[in-house]
Amino acid sequence: MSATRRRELVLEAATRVFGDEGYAGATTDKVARAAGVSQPYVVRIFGTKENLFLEVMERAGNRLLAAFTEEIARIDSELALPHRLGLRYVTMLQDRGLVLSLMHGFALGADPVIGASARCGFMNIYRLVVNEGGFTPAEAYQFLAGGMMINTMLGLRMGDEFDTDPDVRDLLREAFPEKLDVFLAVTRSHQERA
Amino acid sequence: MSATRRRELVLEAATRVFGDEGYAGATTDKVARAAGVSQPYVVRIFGTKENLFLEVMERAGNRLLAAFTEEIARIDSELALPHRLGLRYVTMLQDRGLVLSLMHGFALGADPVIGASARCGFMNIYRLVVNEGGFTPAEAYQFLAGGMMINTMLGLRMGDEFDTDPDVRDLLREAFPEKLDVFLAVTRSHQERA
DNA sequence: GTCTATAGGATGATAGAC
DNA sequence: GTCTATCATCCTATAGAC
Repeated sequence: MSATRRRELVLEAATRVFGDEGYAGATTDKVARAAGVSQPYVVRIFGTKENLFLEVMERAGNRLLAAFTEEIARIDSELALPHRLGLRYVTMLQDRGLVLSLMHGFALGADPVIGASARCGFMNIYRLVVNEGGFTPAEAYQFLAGGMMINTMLGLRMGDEFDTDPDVRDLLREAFPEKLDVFLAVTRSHQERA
Repeated sequence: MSATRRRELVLEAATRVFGDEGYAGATTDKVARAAGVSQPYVVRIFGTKENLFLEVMERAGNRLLAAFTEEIARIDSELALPHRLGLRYVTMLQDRGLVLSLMHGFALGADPVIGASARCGFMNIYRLVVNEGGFTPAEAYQFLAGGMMINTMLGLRMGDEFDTDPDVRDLLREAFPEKLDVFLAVTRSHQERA
C-alpha cells in the first residue's frame, strides 16, 4: 500500500481511539491494532505519539473548516447561515472521533504544544464564521457555545440515556431541534473501553 | 493529621492535577507530590486512581450544586436568575481544577464507570435549574451551553492569548460580559506541564 | 513498506515497617 | 497515619531484518 494511503488509514483509526480515550489514555498500540498494523510502524510514520495527536487535531479542524466554507458559499438555501452551519455540524458528528478528539484537545490547553495547536484550531473556526460568514462576535459566540454543548452531549454519550431518563430526553430535544435522530444514531451505536 | 483532613487536602491537590492533565495523563505520584505526601499513601486513602478521580468529580459537582442552590434561594437581588447563576459560575472558576476536572470527565463518557458518574453529575445540574430554579428546558439548555463554552475557553487557556490576538479579545469579551477580569486572573496566572 | 524483538522508563498497586 | 522498598505491568521508541 502507498505511504500516503496507509497514513490516512492510521489517522482515521487514531481519530477514533483518541476520541474515545483521550490523548494520554490512548496508546500507539491501540491505534495500531485499530488500523491493522504493528505498533512500531505507527511510530515510524508519525515520529511520536504527540505528533500523531497533533495531526489528528489538525485534520479534524480542517474538515470542519472545509465543511463550513462550503456551506457559507451556498446560495441556494433559504435557511439562515447560523442555522445551516448548525445542521452541518451535527451531520459531521457521524465522524464521532473527529469532534471528540478536538474536545480532548480543548481541555489540554496547559500543554505547551497541544495547547497552542488547539487554540489555533479553535480560533480558525471563529475567524471563518466572522470573516467569511459575516457573523458578529455575538453571533459567533452563540454559535460556538451551541457547538461546545453538542460536544459535551456527545462526550458524555448522553444518547445512551435517552430512553431511560425523561430529563435527558428533554435536554437532547432542546440541543438537537431537528437532528436528534442523527445524534442518537451516532451516540448509541458503539460501546467500548479497554 | 486527621484522616478526613488529609483526605480533603489530597482531594484538592488531585483536583488541580486532574484538571491540568486529564484522568489518564495525571499520575498518583504527581497528585501525591502536589499534596506533600507519598504516592502509596494516596493509593492507600482512595483505593485506586479511578476511585480518586470519581471522588474529585463528585466533589466538584456537589460544589456547583451547593453554589447554585444558594443563589436560587436568594431573594435580595434584582438580577434575573440565569444571569446570577452565570456570574456565580464564573466566580467559581477560581477553583480552576474544579471545572477542568469535570470537563475531562465529560469527554470520557465511553468509560463505563467514569461515564456513568459524569452523566449523573451533569444531569444533577440540569435538574436543579429546572426543578428548583424554574428554568424551562430551553432556558436550561441555553444556560448549560454558555457554561460549556466557558469551560472550553478555560480548558484552552484562551486567556493566554488575550493580549496578542484581537480576535481572542473579541471572543472573550462576548463570553464574559461582566466578569472578564476574573476569567483572565484565573487563566493567566499559572503555567505547567510535566 | 512493514514486521519482530526488545530496550528503557514510567506507573499503579502491594507489603510491611514505624 | 504515613513512609520506604519494590513488583509487575504497560508503553513509547529504537534497532534491525525482510
